[in-house]
Amino acid sequence: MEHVRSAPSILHVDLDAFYASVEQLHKPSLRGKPVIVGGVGVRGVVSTASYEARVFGVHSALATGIARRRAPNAAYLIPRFGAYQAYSEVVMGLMHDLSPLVEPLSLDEAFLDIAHLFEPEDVATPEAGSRRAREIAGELRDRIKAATGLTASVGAASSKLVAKIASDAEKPDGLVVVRPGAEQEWLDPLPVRALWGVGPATAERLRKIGATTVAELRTLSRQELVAVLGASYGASLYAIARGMDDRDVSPDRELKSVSVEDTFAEDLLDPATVAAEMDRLVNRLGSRLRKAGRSGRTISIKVRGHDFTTVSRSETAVGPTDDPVVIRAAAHRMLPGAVAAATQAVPGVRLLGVGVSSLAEWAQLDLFAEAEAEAEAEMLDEDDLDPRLWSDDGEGGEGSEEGEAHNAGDADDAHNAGDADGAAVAEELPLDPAHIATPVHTVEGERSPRQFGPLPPGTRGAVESARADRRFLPGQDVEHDEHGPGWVQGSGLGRVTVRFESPWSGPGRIKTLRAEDEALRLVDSAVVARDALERAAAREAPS
DNA sequence: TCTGGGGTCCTTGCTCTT
DNA sequence: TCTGAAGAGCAAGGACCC
Repeated sequence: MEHVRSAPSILHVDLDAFYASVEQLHKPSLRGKPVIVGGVGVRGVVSTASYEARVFGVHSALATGIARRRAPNAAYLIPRFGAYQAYSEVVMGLMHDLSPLVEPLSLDEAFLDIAHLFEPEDVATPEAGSRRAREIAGELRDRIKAATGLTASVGAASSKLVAKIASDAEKPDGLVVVRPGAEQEWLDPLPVRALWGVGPATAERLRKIGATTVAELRTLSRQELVAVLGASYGASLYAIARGMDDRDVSPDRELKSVSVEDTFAEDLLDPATVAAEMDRLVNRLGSRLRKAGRSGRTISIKVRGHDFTTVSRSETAVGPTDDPVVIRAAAHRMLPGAVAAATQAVPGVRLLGVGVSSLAEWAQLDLFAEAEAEAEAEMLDEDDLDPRLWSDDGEGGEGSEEGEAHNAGDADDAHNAGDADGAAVAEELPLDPAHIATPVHTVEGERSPRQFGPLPPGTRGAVESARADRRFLPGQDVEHDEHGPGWVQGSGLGRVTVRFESPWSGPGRIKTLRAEDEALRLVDSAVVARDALERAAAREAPS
């Protein structure tokens, strides 16, 4: 057994059911109840399920449709990234108080190097080291709980690999310290799936050669693993199975690529709509790149067909760009071929994506390429409405019945137009055609600046289209002049059901209001979260 | 009513350059 | 001048993570 450190001085901190836990904190009536955060649309998937919901067999990445069948009485909420970001910043801040070496993996997870907090006597024996690690980790957990109300599971070990697995071992609210020297003994009984990087495909291949546990994996030679998994992965799995991992905690990991994608509530069949959606994505990507101050040389697009056939195409330019005109021209050069390949068997585009990689920190001014791209973009403006361009064999188009969802003439509204209906805890609302949903204020700041971590599951499109349609989505924060703060429990035509309660109140009452009620407005979830966190800090301060 | 969105890393096959 | 080997760079796809 090899291990570089003599003390368990790497912590892996993981907030339990993070999104769902923040929702339960903010919505007192949901505490202790099954809560599912994710895409609420027809093609949504679960992002996070509270532990109460997991009892029903609901877990992340499960299709929301299946989740609704398994847990019909759970609350289904869209993610409020502004709020999660605010909580994440507080937790990351507490970790930085402890160590300058914090490596965030996502909003709710980070590695922490605490070696500098060990005195010589703490590393004299494995037992003393373990005691000290437990002490530090315990204190951090207490601080997180006091500052945010959230529970964190922490693993402490002599390597990142083992610390990560340890934090998962006693979730939720767990603290597992793996004594230096005992790593192998601790890893051996675990299923291979517990190892970082072993997913369903690898687990199946390993099963076929007789390894379902780490101990069994360790009986395989490096050559056998290389033969089955390839040189790089085979060798690294050979090392991982032996707990060999000397990676440092690295606080500044560089961003390698930026991309955006959307899955549509209904497949796109009309080439003009596909082109328009691609333009919309390119604009989104451009603004993300500019905000991040990055540009990239390689432009990639992704097309997923109705049958899930996924095709990607990429082009690498001489210099980096963040210019939507340049990106758009490249995307449109690749799009017809990619669409043809993805829809060969079954027509219909289910998902479109565009991204850049080979990032640089600035955009090289390439006037020549830009002029060329602009000229091409102009041509596309005229051409991309012609369905004949969309068939590789020139037979023309995949049909054009599609587009009912695209009636508004604004591509932004076109996707995920499906079911935005509410949390299952809401009462059934009578449909009243006289009360068509109308304008409420736009919500700002729902989208976090994402340097890392998961993104809104099948929801971004739904949120955007809801904003444009002035509809309410379950989970959104609202404020009413008369009734005060609350959140959307569900909505029907022209009506919205709100539960009036706040993170600092007791469980509140439900009221059904008219959607056009002037006194009702959406509130930025980040503001609500910061308010809740400040109140928690104020409560802590005197003691 | 099955399967989101943003990432990273790896493998394979191909082309180009030296 | 031709040819082959090796390596770099690119393109496409797959697996995995949260």
